[in-house]
Order: sequence, then structure tokens, then C-alpha cells
Amino acid sequence: MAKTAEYNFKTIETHWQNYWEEAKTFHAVTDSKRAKYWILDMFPYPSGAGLHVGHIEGYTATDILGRYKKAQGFNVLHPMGWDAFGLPAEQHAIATGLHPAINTKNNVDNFRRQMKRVGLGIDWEREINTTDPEYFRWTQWIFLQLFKHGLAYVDQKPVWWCPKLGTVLANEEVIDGKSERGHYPVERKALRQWVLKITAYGDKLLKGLEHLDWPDATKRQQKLWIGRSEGGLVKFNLEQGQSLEVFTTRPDTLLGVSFIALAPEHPLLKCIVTEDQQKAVSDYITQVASKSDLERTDLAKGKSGVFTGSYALHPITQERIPIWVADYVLMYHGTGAVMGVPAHDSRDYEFAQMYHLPIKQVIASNDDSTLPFCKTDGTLVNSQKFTGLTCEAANKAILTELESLGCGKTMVQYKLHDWLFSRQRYWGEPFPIVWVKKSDYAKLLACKDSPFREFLPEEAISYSEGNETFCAVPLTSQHLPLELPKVSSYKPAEGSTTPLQNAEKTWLNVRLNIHTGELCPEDGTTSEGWISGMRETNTMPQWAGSCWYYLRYLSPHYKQNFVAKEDVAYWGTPDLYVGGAEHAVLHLLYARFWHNFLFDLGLLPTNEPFRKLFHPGIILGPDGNKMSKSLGNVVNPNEVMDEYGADSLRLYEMFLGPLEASKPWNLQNVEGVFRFLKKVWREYINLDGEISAKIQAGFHDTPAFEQLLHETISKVTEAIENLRFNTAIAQLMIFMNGFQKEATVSLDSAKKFLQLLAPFAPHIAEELWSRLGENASIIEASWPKFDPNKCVRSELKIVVQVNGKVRDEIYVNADTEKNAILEAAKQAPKAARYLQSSTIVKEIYVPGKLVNFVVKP
RNA sequence: GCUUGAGUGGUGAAAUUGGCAAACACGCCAGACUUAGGAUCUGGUGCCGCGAGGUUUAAGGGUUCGAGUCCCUUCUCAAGCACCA
Repeated sequence: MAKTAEYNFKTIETHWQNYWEEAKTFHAVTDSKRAKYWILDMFPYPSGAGLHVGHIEGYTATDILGRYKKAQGFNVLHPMGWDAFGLPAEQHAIATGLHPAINTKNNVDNFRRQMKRVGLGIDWEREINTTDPEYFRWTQWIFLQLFKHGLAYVDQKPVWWCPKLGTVLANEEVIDGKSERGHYPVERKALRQWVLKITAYGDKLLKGLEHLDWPDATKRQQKLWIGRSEGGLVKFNLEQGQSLEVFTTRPDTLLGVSFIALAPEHPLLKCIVTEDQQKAVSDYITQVASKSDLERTDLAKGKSGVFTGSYALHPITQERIPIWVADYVLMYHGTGAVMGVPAHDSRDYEFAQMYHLPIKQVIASNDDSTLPFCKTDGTLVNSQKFTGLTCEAANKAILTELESLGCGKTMVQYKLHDWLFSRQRYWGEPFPIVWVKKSDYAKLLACKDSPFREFLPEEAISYSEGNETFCAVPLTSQHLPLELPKVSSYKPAEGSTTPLQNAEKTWLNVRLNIHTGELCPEDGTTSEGWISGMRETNTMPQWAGSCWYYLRYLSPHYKQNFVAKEDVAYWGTPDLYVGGAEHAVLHLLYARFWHNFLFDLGLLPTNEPFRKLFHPGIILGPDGNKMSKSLGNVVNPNEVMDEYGADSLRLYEMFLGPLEASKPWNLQNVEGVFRFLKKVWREYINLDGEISAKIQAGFHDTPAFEQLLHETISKVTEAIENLRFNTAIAQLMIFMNGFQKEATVSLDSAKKFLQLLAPFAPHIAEELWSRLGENASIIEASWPKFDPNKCVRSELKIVVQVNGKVRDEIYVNADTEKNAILEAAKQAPKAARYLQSSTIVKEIYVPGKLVNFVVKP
């Protein structure tokens, strides 16, 4: 390349980006002899809008760390991929008729090009894409493992349905009664859906959190989301014979029960409402049903309810307890019924007051017993033989009593629900499942060596329609990947719910040979060993592919398994995971679930995927609001790169503020970092395009400059380790200001500075490095070593305070004794003025820093 | 409402265990070099005051020789949760 005199970032940046690609600078190879460092970014959804400034913030941060670790001698793995299934590509397909794969490929190409333009040191040979059949082959395979082990099932319970998106959503995807994507209203609807039994991992997911180096807020959020609560299940017999169960965390308050409240959706209501209450109850249920869930859970409104006319019998006292229906009881939590203890639960108290139900205090405390008394640090009163026990003791005693009466047991309840795992979309992984009639399933069960037994669960997964029961047959490894069929439309047809039902009949209806494992389109013929079935037409949610993508980076081309044993043995799990906090109870929970599960199968060496997690803050629009199209405050990073270059963009984003802070985009500051880079260039390259004469090989730097260099090495190193890139850049600027003031600087120091700069502004660093005569990439050179001896000062500055106020400063030799320093401090002219007419009552000396005289007038 | 964070110049922000508040940068002011400056360099820039000096980390109180940092109260903002029995 021509050695220009100007800082021509365009030429430089293109040149070094090509160099890294050709030299495979960032290609990582499994090498058990070297220490590894694996940095993981949350992979992006390749949207049509291209890379935005938030992506660049996180990816630059990890790139800086990766380049730094590489210079430190680590075998660094910094891969990238695409979370490419999802709604926008599908909507684009609906609008244009173009297959989503085409749109996805264009977007991916654009994202990759932009990432290269930012200068990210990515190992592109490990690029993965969740929509690649060779990738989702293993997503489907892991699903089948879950299926085989009884962790995937179908259910008809009411689920969140979003009419606008035309699909069901998981609990975690519903925020304040609206869809996470698009903020559309959702409603409850009963549909047959696939569900993953994440609750089976509730305890493991909770316990596993303890040892993770994650932001506290994120751990707390997951903990609350899992919402483990211990308590008891209490059975109340009804007067007329049936029984109902309630879950309670407070068995100690059992003797204070004065009513029972059922959720309006509770199935028992159909048969227990007495005749004279029939109309009131049904009117009430209709009224509640017309409200959205949001309205129902709105705290601003009071509680309401209606008496059913029926009574339950208290399991211990045999008292008659009225049964009510009340909207504050939620069907989807616990048993959908609660025991009302007004004296010790604020909601029950409010309800009892409103309907004049008895309030029986059964717990009292010495210092405060105003009702409702909801704390658990009291003792029991009015509770027969349990009176006098502490709450804790009573919880156990009452549960034991209930158990012996056969109407109670201890129980752990989770707020976490099983994970709704199917979507009514086209652009997702098809389920490798075929539904067959129960009678045909029996044939399969009878065939002991059927290939279809590979993923067959112990208990059949089935659903009924009319008089027929259908059972789920898992495809075998041989059938994977099950690719998406061509469809006539990406929208569900009238009367159907899924787009895949638009596929050819030859895809939808198939025949299986239970002996050979063969699978072919249905042709209406029957012969021995063949059974007929229908494909599952739901697809998996976008979270599926992101549940295990990080593992695929380790063996992206491996055919025999989702990851190669030797690769995962070497790389383990990421040393650092960087990505947005918005996935706290979505991706970060789901991926932990899958990883824990795969660990339990013995397929992974560790149970937790992400030991260390960091959330970069959101970059806000210039107006301080979240960037959004509707506010028109979305900024385009390309414009900055056009005008100032990628190195400036990187420095700018890192210099905006602490990485974890939300901070507004403030383009004025880009000038500062651009000037800094121009200054670096000018100091190294003279007007003829040659190395500046100021940089001299073999020159001995002044001690002060050497000290500045080593302070800079120390501060930059520490700042990178702690991801405090803004302060690292400030220190680089301080160094450069000092550099500028020197008449001559050693070649050695000039090189060391470039090495410190290289992770942040890699293009200019590489360019100057090579102009200084180096042949290899700057990142191959080992990171400068900090020498504390260079920073030892012979003279110390001691601040002199009087009564805590700074009055003067003195300079002393580093080896001066304490008493001599105190004496010198007293002599300091400005300080002496304040000491003259007073008596010193105390002298404080902080070694090497300050002296404080406490005086009295 | 509950939980958890945070609040420092005109702006983005710095500040090891409590030890010189405002580093670095933007902006602004003045100057130098220039035909020119959106290039570059030099100096200044928290607030009050001509000055000596005083004063300042949301507000108030406390602990301490000493508090941006620790404790208490209040206010504001952000995030999360929101009838979870």
C-alpha cells in the first residue's frame, strides 16, 4: 500500500480488514496445549435495517477484549452467527411472496459485511445460522431428546394468543398483557400446543444461579420468575360430598380460614353452585370473562366476588366454610382456589371486609398485632392444640396433622410455568413429529426393534379429536433435518391455524414403515408394517435455535453430533457472555434449561452454560429516548463510518460512558476521538509520509515519560480486564498528550503505545505498526508488560490539611520519616497561618498522601 | 404499591480500602499560525467574589480528624415485578 502522509482511514481500514481475512488472524483452532479464552456475544437477528449502534457497542466491547486476550497469548475464540428464524422475515415473505430464506440471506450478507467494516475480529469460519438445515438438524435432535425423556408434551390448556401476530406466545413473551414483540394485545385461548416441562428443572435452575457471575438484578429476576414457594396442599371436603384442594404457603394460619375462594374459571363451579345462587354466579362469571387479564389484575380496582351457596368443611374443626367465587383468584396459579384467611393476608382481608366475612385472628405478636398481620414472626392463638407455637413450628405441625388426616401434604409451587414451545408460523423449525392413530401406535410399540423407538418416550404423548386418539411418533436421526416444505401461502388458510397446513398433501400426510424406518408420502395403499400419519404443522419458537447455538460454534461442521466431545472438552463454556438484559427471563432461562438437560444426559461436561454475564447498556437516541422508528431518533452508524472511519466509531461508542450504562447518542463527542486518532497519526507520520523523526530507535526516554508509559500500560490493562473502556481511552489520550510534548520518543515506547491502542482502534494501529517495520499483525505481539519500578517516585507530594481542609502541600523525599514530614507540614507557609494561634490536638498522617492537623483555637 | 439500582459542571463523564472532587473529552472564551478554517497549536473555563478568600457531588441529618464514597430520613429518575395464595 502506498505510504500516504494523511490519515486516510478509508484505505487503511479496507486494507487491514482484507489482511485479517486473508491471514486468518482470528481463526481459532482447538489446541489443548494453549489456554483458551472464549468470548460470546448474543448473536443478532439479521433484520432488514442492518447493524445498529447497539450491536456495534456490544460487539466492539467483546472485540477489544478478544484482541487484548489474544495479545496476552490466549487462544481466543470469538465467533458470530445468526438467529435468523423469526417474524420479520416471515412478514416480508407474506408481503412479497418471496421465500423468507432469500430475504434472510440478504440480511445476513449485509450484517456480515457491516461487521467486517467495523473491523470485528471474528472467526468467520465458524459462522452459524439457525435457519441452516445442517444447524437445525440438531435443534430438532435436541427437541427429540427432550421428547424422549418426557419433557415435551402437548396440552390443551388456555394459552396466550395474540390475534395480531396470529400465534400463541410463551408466558415470558407476554409483558403487561401485551406481546413482547410489537406490543399487541393478547388473550387466553384453549389450543393444543407443544409444551416443554421446564418446571421439572425449576430447582436446578434456581440452585444453579447461586454460582453464576451475573449481574445481581438478572439473577434476582430469574429467581423471582422461577418463584419457588414452599407450602402445603390442603384438601377441603365439601358438604355435599366432593372435595377441593388449595395451595397455601401459610398452613400455620389454617385455623383462621373463614372462606374459600375459587377462580371464576374453576371447573368445580359447574357442579357446586346452589340453585338460588345460580344466576348470580353465572352473571358474575360472564362479567369477569368480558374483562381482559390486564383489567382483572389491575390493582387500582377493588376485589369482587359472589357466594356459591355451598360450604366446605374445615379439615380440623369441621366448621362450615362458605365457598365464594372471586376474581382475585387466578386459575393459572396453584390450584385456582385459595383458603381465605382475612386476619393474615391483605387480599383476603380486603375481600372479607367488603363482603362482611368473619375475620379470625390466629397469630399474634407482642409488639404489633394490627390486622391484617401478615408477618411470620408471631405465635399462634385461638388455634386449639397448636396455640402457642411459632409460625414456623406450626407450619410443620399442622401439615403433619393434615397428612395424618389424609387431607394435606407438603408441596412446592413454582410461579414458573411450563414453556409453551409451539408457534403458528412458517419461518421456524418444523417439529420432527408425526401423529398416528392410537391403534397404529400400538403396532409400533409391539415392534421391539423399530427404528422409531430411537426417541420414543416411555409414556405416549397423545391428544383426542372426536372419537379418535392420536399419538406422537418421533422421527429418527435418519430423517433429520426435517426441512420446511414449500407452501402456497405463508399465512394460515381459512379454517386452519398454521401456515404449514398449506403444504402439499404429500408432505402433510405420510406413511411410516415401523420395521425399516422408511417414510414416504401417503398414497392410500396399505401393506404390512406401514402406518399412516399426519405431520405436526406447528413450528418451534425463535428461542429454540438460540438455546444451544453457542455450543455449535465449537464444532460448526461436525456431522456426528451437535458438538464434538474433544471440542467441548477444550473450550468448555464461554468465559464471558455479553448481551442485552432484555433476555433475562427468556433466552437466558431457556438456554440454561437446555444446557442443564444436555448435561444430565451426559452430553456436556458442565451444567451451566454462562458462568459470567455482562449486559451493555442501551444506547438511547440523541433526544434521550429509546431509539424507535416512530420517534424518528434512530441513528445510522454508517454515516459515522463514512465521515470518520470505523476506528473513530469504535472509540466513540466506547468513550460514550461506562459500558453497562444507558447513554444517549451524542455525536459531538465523535470529534474528540477523531482528533485523537489524527493526532496519533501526525505524531507518527510526518508530512512526507515517513516515520516522524521524533521517533528514534535506541533513544532513552526521560524517566517522567517512561513513568507515563508504564502508568498507561497499567491503567489500560486493568481497565480492559474490568470492561471499563471509557477510562482506558482517557488514559490513552493522556499518554498521547504527553507524547506530543516530548521532543524525542524511543521507538520501543512508540510501539508499546500502538499495542495498547490496537484493541480499540485496530486499523490505525496495524497501519502504523507495519510502517514502523513490523511484518506480523500487531495483535500477534505480546501485550506490553507493566514495570512498577518505572513508576516509583523519589519525591512525594503530601497534602497538608488543617481541620480537614486542604491548606497547603509539601514535597518530600520518599524515604522521609513521619515526624520529619509532620514538622515540614507545620512549616508550610499557608498551613502555618492556620496553626499559629491555635493548639494542635491531633496529628493524622496518611503515609505518602496527607497530613491533617486537628486544632482548637 | 413492592423490589433493586442510580442522582457529580453548560454536556458525556472520572475519582483503589473513606484521604487534593470534576481526570479525559465535548462545548464555550481568549490568543497564535493562516487568504481562509469545520485544520492545528497555546492558555482559560463548577459556582460566588475585583481580590484575599468562600463555597460545591439531589435535599436534610448523622458517624468520622476527614464523606461523592458509610448510616438514617425525604425527593426525583430508571429497571424489574405487579392480586403468585
